[in-house]
Amino acid sequence: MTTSAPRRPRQDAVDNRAGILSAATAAIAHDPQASINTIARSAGLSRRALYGHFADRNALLAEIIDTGAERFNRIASDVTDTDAQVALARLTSLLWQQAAHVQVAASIALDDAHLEATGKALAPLRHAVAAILQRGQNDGTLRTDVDVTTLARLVEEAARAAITRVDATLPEARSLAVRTTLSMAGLSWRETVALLAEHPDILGDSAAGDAAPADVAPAAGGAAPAAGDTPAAGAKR
Amino acid sequence: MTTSAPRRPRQDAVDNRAGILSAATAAIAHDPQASINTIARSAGLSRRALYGHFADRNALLAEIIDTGAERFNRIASDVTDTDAQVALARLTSLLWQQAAHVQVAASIALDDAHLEATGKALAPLRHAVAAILQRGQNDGTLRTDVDVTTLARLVEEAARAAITRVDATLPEARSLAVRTTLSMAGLSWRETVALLAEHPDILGDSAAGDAAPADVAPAAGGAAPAAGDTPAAGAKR
DNA sequence: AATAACTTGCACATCACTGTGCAAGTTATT
DNA sequence: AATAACTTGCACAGTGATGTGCAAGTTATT
Repeated sequence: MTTSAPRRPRQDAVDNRAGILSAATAAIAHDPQASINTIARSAGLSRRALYGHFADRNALLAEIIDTGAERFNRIASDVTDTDAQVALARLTSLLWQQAAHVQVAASIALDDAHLEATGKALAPLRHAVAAILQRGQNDGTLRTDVDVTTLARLVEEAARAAITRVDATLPEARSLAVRTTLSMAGLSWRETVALLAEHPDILGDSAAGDAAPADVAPAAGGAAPAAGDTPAAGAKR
Repeated sequence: MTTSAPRRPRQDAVDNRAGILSAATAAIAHDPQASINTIARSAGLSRRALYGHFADRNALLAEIIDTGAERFNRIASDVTDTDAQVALARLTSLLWQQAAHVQVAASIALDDAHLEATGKALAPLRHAVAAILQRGQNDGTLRTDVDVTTLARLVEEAARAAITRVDATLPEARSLAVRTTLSMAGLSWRETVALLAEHPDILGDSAAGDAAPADVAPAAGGAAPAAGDTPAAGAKR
């Protein structure tokens, strides 16, 4: 008796699920309060279909946070520079590429309902940052007028602001994010400029990954183009 | 014929109105989504009574923004230091005292619905900041690796973060806010420490106002103490 | 003491959103 | 071509919030 092997998910369904995640990331980055309908529509699906992929809003948010945090944590573990200034700069530079994800993580992290979950998911990243800062304080390369905990928070906020609240299309956007973070860590602006001049690789085009990570929003319209109640183009079925 | 002069508002009503504004400021600083009911209850009034003082949610928010902005703008115009570094430091120091108002303004300013209104209300403050930054760039006392507009945004974000996302009860909180802002403006942390040492008045206890400004939340419980549907103590009738 | 001002509680209409059930249609996969 | 997987649209129930009308009570002011 050939016990019918439960057929694996259809390809279009897999794509649509991924599309929802992208769309949700983009939509929530733009408006943390984005409704399920808005998200589904901007992914080119009906609201009803979304519930076929995610049990509820929380499940969707949880997965967004998890995958986002995974990226961040992976990036953090990839930064191995012993020089704290360089490490912090490189970390910021790499995170800058994940602007939308940073935005979303920040939005969700501010929400009481998911504070716990985000805290856990982002723990490795935060640990890494704290370790870098501590190291810099120990060898005197970073500011010591603030305790590590507070400094970590300030640096995180500065990075978030520089990454998400500055026009990312500007050519100097990435460099700006890095300089901003270093400033918060205690360097003068001239020191940050000098540091980046000495380490041009930090702002490099970073063709040094493994697989090219499919980035945000391969779906249709950006986030919420006056979302009526009809699907945008892009749905596959 | 003694045309009955329309009796002036009762004193308790005036107090209650002020109480609502305080409560709303505190509540919204804690949670930008705070409901009308939550606000009213934390002011010791019923939801219904609130509508006797404010036409709708927007009217309430508008007044909060306006009074907050008025404080900020007044503060900004009071800062007359010619030295850009000192001016920026003093401005931050003074704004730090308005933590709850800064928090609220930031929250509301992020909301699309009130973006326009907040922008107009805060214009004078932003102009003042831009002027200070421009001055600093001209005489080389502030960073010149970022254009004024972007720098203004970054400084604003840094100040907001330092003022609202750091425990305000810490003794160094105020100093921290100032140092943070100066860091973002390009100074190294040692320079900020030196600057504050040279100008102890910046962190002074500021007994140098005119009338003591009635500050946030003379009402009852902080913001939302598991807001049921019954008034907290504090209502006057 | 009389009056107008104020507050309360309740009922009510409205809105936007969430989550689910189900029948009917479309499409990928075997 | 048959089948299971997927999507759609609609209906429906539930939640939580906003804003208003009104009668009854309480309180400041004259």
